[in-house]
Amino acid sequence: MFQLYYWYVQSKVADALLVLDESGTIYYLSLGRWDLLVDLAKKDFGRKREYDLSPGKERFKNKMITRTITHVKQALDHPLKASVSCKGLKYKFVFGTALQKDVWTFLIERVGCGETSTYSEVAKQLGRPCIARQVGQACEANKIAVIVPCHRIVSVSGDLTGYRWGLNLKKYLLALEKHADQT
DNA sequence: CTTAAGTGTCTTT
DNA sequence: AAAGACACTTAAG
Repeated sequence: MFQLYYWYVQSKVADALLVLDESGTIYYLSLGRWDLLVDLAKKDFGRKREYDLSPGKERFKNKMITRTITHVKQALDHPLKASVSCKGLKYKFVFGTALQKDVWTFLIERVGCGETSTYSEVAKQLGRPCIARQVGQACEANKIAVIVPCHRIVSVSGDLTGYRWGLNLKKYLLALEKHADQT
């Protein structure tokens, strides 16, 4: 049984529920209302027998946990700095299929701040030109908001076809990052 | 602009 | 094992 803690992080962009372990590795980052997020996280992790999810307490805080929380808060306060502050940030995918994990890893490693890509382009880069739709599925299934930059993936026509945490937030994040890129 | 068809994966029965 | 859903894309009215 592996112990995980959840913390509530407030920021300008959105309020978030962050799940991490005692080494500061991120498992989950969801946006929205606190009460709803906790229920959702409990439900998600409840299906995983190997993890125990408990509320984060001040007395549990160590250096690595504090560091990750600070960086996540910074990333949410200033998404423009996300790609910088996320460097060296550890994360782990405990949900999702092999393909979905491949997509998420690709997004983190290859789609930087200020950039956008398309579902079909990501598919192509993964060597599977015909799985654009599955790339969309992977984005929808993503459990680590903002850190896995699903918001940077748009349709080939440039439309913002969907965002798990609200299209307005996607639009807002992209505008913020684009603006930041010019400085 | 709207439909329709092709597409591969994932979820639900 | 099968059906239906899907944050896709392209082509054709």
